[in-house]
Amino acid sequence: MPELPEVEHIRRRLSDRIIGLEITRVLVRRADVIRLPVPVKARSKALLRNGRVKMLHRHGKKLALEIDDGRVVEFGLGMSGALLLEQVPSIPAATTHRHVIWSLLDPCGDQPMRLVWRDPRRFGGLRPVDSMRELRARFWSKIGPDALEIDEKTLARNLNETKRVIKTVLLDQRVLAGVGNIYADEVLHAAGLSPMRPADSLERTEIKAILRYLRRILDQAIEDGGSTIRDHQDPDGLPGGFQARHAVYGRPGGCCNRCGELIQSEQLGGRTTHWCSGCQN
DNA sequence: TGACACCTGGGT
DNA sequence: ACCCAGGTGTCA
Repeated sequence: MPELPEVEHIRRRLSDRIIGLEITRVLVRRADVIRLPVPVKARSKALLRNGRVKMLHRHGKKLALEIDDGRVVEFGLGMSGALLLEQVPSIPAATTHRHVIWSLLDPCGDQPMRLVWRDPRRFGGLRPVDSMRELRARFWSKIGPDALEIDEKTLARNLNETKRVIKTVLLDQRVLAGVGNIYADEVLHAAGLSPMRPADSLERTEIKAILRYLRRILDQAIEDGGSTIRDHQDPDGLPGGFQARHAVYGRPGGCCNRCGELIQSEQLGGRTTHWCSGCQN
């Protein structure tokens, strides 16, 4: 489900609401969503029980929750993962697939809350680690620079060293982290580049265009709370709004807002790809 | 580097 | 009944 803008929106929303709260209980209802082996005995500690929420981090599509003593849980949202924040008591909108539930309390002890990891398809997962340092060294260093931070030189180097088509390369998290199927298609349309172009054929000015629109589109999408095609919802259960601004994604057969040609849709490297044959070269 | 697998659910 | 979905890991 979520690409960089959805994850960043979730990070901001959660940061506003749970920093400083204490985690008093952790309930694991499906242990197999934990993606690092943790002995049952150590599980609730690894999942941050008795910690105070210090900070939320993001790299690409990964989200991490850090508590005061340094312990961290990383969340990979996969296709359908969601972090929901609920008052206690309340009647949850979604009652199924709630795999992990954290009980949160503010320092005054009033207003109890619940943070819920929900993931119907279970492509996502949780990774408990001892520190941000460990998370960065063992995991985040294996994927590329964050899409909002990558510089032109690095992007150019990463693109020019492969013959694969640009659409596929933008989805490769080792090249840059955070772009998925929606934003790859949107960025290529904005930049006027065909998704089938071999990455190593791109001129410097074309790479500059990719970078410019990458930043512009991701920023705009974050502002709009991300795109909700079907599942994406933020911690308050709210959908994003950026789907209303999609130029190509999800609009096959529609007409291009720039040149009026029909928008095409075809499988490319196993993913449905949307583009305009009139103005993307 | 691509095909397939992993899951559930919604739309046709 | 079948196809499709915002992701990613493994296999030949």
